[in-house]
Amino acid sequence: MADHAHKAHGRTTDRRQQILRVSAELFAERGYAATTVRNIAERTGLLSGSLYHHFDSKEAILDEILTEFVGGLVRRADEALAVATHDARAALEQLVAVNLRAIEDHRSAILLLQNDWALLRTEPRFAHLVDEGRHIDRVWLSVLEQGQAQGTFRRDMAPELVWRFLRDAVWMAARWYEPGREHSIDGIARQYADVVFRGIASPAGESSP
Amino acid sequence: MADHAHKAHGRTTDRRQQILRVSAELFAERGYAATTVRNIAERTGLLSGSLYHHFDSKEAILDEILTEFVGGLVRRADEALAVATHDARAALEQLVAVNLRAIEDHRSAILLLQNDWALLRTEPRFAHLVDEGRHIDRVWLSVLEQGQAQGTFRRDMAPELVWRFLRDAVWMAARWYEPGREHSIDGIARQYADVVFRGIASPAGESSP
DNA sequence: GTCTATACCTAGATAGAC
DNA sequence: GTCTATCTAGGTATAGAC
Repeated sequence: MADHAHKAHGRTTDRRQQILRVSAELFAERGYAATTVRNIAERTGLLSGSLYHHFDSKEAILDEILTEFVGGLVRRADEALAVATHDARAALEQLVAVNLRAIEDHRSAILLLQNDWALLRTEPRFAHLVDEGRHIDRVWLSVLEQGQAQGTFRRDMAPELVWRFLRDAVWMAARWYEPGREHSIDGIARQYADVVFRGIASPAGESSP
Repeated sequence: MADHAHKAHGRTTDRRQQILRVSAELFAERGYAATTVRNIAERTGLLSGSLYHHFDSKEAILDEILTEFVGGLVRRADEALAVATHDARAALEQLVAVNLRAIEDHRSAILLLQNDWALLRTEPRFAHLVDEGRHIDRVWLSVLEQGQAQGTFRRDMAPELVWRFLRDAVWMAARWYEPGREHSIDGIARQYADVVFRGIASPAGESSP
């Protein structure tokens, strides 16, 4: 492991990480196409040519940012899915929490993904993102369907619509959420879950098929 | 009215409209920055130079698309607001419906607005969009608050969160909705409203303060 | 690992013939 | 109203000195 110039003793890769962080911020702020390699270099404290010592191209930077982030999302979605077999409601709460917490840790990546999705979805290089996205979608759906099968969620709700409804609302929170603000991530998660659960939970009794 | 080359007898402005339509599509597909004036010209069936007979710049095209669309949104939001004084629930339904219907008629403009919002919000030329957006936000909030005051909506829900929740979910539907598909616009509207109403409606009795 | 210098290309935009 | 031709600025990326 460790492809080439990675961690010799302490941290040779500081610059790489710094470039990735700065790039993610800029891509999120202005969009990928509107961000120039000179912008990236400037905010990193370099000249544009120096970037190419660390990365092959501007696109390679984008690739590394997204691949790493989405990989983590998939892993945590699968963890939530495992919970669903015995407690669909807990699994759904976990999915919401996972996504909201990603806003704190990888806000730039989320915004970037949203803003430039139109481009990314068509580029062959980023086809894997589409696949991983679909995988996560199936996890949401599966959790909702298992909840119906278990009698936890109402049978007259359309899982594909409730899934999109929740996912979209959670995902969009990245656009307006700011750390030290009125509502905390957990506060938002609780309220969102609350609204939806009271909406899709079975009327009270009638458990099991 | 009619600034310069507008409607003489029949339709002198066909080309203008065509360019606006084509541009909106392309901007929505790839983003504003990644779309070139040559792309626009090609799909219109012109050469790039010819565009400048109809518009001053690429930015002017963008401006006209957005200004027109957002103006319409504001108007219809205000109409919904008028309903809220005597029926908050109906007003909320109307807000949802207005936004979902915009997906059918102006899908490109919505996607464009979402994808390039990061850019638009900072450009002085588009500052009015930020203002109009805030205006619409206040309408949503006002409807929810009036609903609480009327006893239609629960007092323990946070209007700012429910507002964002609903608005974001509705807004994002533009990303996946396709006309001749499984769910119609009205079907989506009904389901969304259903989930949220059962979530935020008062427990049954206890009307009025 | 970074800088200097620069190649090469494509972008938005213009001028004037038709 | 459209095309031909072209300008200029700025984009990504490279080569080689330091």
